[in-house]
Amino acid sequence: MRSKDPTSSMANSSGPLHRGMPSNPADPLAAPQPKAGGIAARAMAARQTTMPAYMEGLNAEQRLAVETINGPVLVLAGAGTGKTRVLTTRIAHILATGHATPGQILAVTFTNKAAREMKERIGAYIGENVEGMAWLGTFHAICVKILRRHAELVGLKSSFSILDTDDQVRLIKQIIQAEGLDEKRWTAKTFAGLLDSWKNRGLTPEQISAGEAQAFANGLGRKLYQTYQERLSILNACDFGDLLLHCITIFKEHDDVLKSFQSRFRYMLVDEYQDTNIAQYMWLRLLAQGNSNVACVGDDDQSIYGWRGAEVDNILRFEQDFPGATVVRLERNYRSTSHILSAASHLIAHNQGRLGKTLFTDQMGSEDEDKVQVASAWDSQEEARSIGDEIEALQNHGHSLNEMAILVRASFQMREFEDRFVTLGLNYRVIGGPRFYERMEIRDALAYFRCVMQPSDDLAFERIVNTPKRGLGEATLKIVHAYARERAIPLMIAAGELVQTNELRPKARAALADVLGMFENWRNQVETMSHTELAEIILDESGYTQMWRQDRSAEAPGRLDNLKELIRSMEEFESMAGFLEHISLVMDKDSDVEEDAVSIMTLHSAKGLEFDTVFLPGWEEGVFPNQRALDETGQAGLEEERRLAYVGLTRGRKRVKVWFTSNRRIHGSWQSCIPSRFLDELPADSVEVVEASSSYGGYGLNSAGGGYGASRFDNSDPFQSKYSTPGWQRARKAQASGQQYGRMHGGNQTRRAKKAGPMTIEGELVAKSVTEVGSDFAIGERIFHMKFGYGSISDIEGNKLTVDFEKAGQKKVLDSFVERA
DNA sequence: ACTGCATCTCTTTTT
DNA sequence: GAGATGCAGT
Repeated sequence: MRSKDPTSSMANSSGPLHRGMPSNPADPLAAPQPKAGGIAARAMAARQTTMPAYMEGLNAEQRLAVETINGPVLVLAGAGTGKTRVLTTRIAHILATGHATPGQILAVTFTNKAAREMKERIGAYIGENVEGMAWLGTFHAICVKILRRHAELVGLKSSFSILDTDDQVRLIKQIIQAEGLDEKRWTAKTFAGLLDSWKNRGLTPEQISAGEAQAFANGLGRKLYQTYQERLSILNACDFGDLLLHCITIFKEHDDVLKSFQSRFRYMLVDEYQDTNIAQYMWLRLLAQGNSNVACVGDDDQSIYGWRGAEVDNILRFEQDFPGATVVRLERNYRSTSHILSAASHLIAHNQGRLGKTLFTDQMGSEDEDKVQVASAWDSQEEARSIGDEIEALQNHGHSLNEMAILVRASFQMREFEDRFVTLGLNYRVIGGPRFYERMEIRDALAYFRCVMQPSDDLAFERIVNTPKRGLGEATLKIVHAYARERAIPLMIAAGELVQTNELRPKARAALADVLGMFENWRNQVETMSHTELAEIILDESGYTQMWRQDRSAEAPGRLDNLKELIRSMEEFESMAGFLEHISLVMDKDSDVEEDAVSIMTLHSAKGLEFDTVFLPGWEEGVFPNQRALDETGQAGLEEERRLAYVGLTRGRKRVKVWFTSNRRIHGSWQSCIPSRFLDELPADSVEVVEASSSYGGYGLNSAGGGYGASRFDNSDPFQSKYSTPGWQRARKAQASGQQYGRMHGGNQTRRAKKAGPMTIEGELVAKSVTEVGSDFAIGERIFHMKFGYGSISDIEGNKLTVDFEKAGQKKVLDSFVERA
């Protein structure tokens, strides 16, 4: 029942277009909101007379998502359904209709890349005005902006610096050492992970639970967290987590500041909402309390970052969190063939706790469309060889390498492909991996720059005092440290005072004085010299470039090139300070040259991309789904792995080929592999099992039978298909023995999965049908199924529908695969 | 302060 | 089986 309280912030917040609350039928004034994607909504969208140019080509749902600008909106955008298009058009629409100026729109993304793309695309609609969109950026970038204005409210100076993970770990290490803890038992890395998870959940030292505080170093967790924060405060620095956390603190403690941002941001948009963590959610909630014009776009089925704090729950709970929310589902896929979509949809249907979407396409399965192929290989070498051959064959048929990608679960799988492609002379590029600004030489150079610009940057100073070697070893540094800590002054200042005394050995004293003199010198030139010139001088005079020039190792020349590249990339910035600010938030650099090459990357980094041809190697139990994910997070882990598989499949436009091998070397020793359970979850009629290209036939993929309508979800003959992989056989056996797989899913069965071998998830569907509230379809209802067409429901069993199809006859189908006609 | 040997670990990644 | 890290020895 809806609240009738007129003071409810939600009710008041809506603009002129419609009320944000669900209506009471008894109240004639409150018209019901059109159900997203419902007939009324479509009709409304269709009736549009004159359409602004930017709206052209949008389908009804997309248009609804664009035009519903007031009140909370959740856009559930399946893979390839035009998500970015909706987001950018929505902004264009808000601006074009005069609801806000560019500076009044808050648009948040996760990555810099996404922010950049969004900016570009909005620029295409509104031209120069994009520059006015000061609040388009990543969560972190926007938080920095807010924090620079109000730093003093959390005990920082506006000039605070931002630590990256490396600095963070080194700082923690010092704290753990100072505490006299066993560094082996309680590693800095572990604590960094803990800190991260606390900050992801928006927890300050006081707020962490006793249990969690207890878990690290015999209950020192809380204290270490506190000390760490104190140290940051002295360093006038914060880590990535703090950017959000400090903002939240400010918002909570200073109502006037919060209010001012609330009224500034008239419209808010969040991209990839399924990836938000609790802190980001809290941040957003605080801002959205003013007016609830918040639009979140995401896809619960593509939530693959749970392990780094993303809360799928945020998107699943959206309607409760933002009452009266309009939910729009984008399910019309413009990317992939119907076979690919069918494969992806069937697979993901094995997950529970979804908001439920089914992708469909208009380009209905024409004959020349390839089915999703499944192939096997003896080992990973053969896998790489076969895929290499296929890529060459495609290339010979005029396909561009840029349109092909190999998506792996873990980066160790990449090597085999690289090796193979090198011998073939096939152009490839690895996406992901160590990034430019994370390379040692770049970080060293940056540390020099940071010390020049910010003498209090202790971490930078420590990094380079003795790089190149100057005879300033541990002993000297210890003295400087002690001196600095005693007086609570930065290391550089301490060093400056110490060289005036006799406390240091003459050699060290001279070396230290020398270093400090150089910095003094450079600092004097900041104002008078271009920052690129100064940068060169710094690297030169410090002896840093010299150090690499003398280095005879294989990497040295590359490192020198990188340093040159660093200087070159600085040219785009106005000043050294501006450059440093940029890279503290943007750790990656656009790669410039784009020659024709196959892409090799992890499934995670493939999110958001698309290719004509996608190869998915390594679908074996233990690899994918990853054993560790299964062991550590059980059912939730399995489901995240499945979403990852879903992401992989939906990257392909025309061709997707999945591979598994019989043997693989893991941690040095050979293991024989069992095909991934995910293979069993693909629909037989959209999948083609292809003959192994060479000798081994261990898994005997004989191709007989199968065909139209032989989905395992049919009642006819669920396992009588051309598959005879062990997974399928197990599932079949279980079925024959009448085993209730569904039961197994209730308890603590995930643990036993390891020993008993992979279980099929087949039973989950059964489990679902008994436990779930049941389908919201009714007997007699007319529905549409993307494979079988129109029909009417003759029986309902949980989420399984018996449907009399007009063309295909009676079939049993899952309710998630049909929509109301 | 540097080098060599032993030991440990071994998903995914952005900011 | 490799790569990183840490410790002991010079």
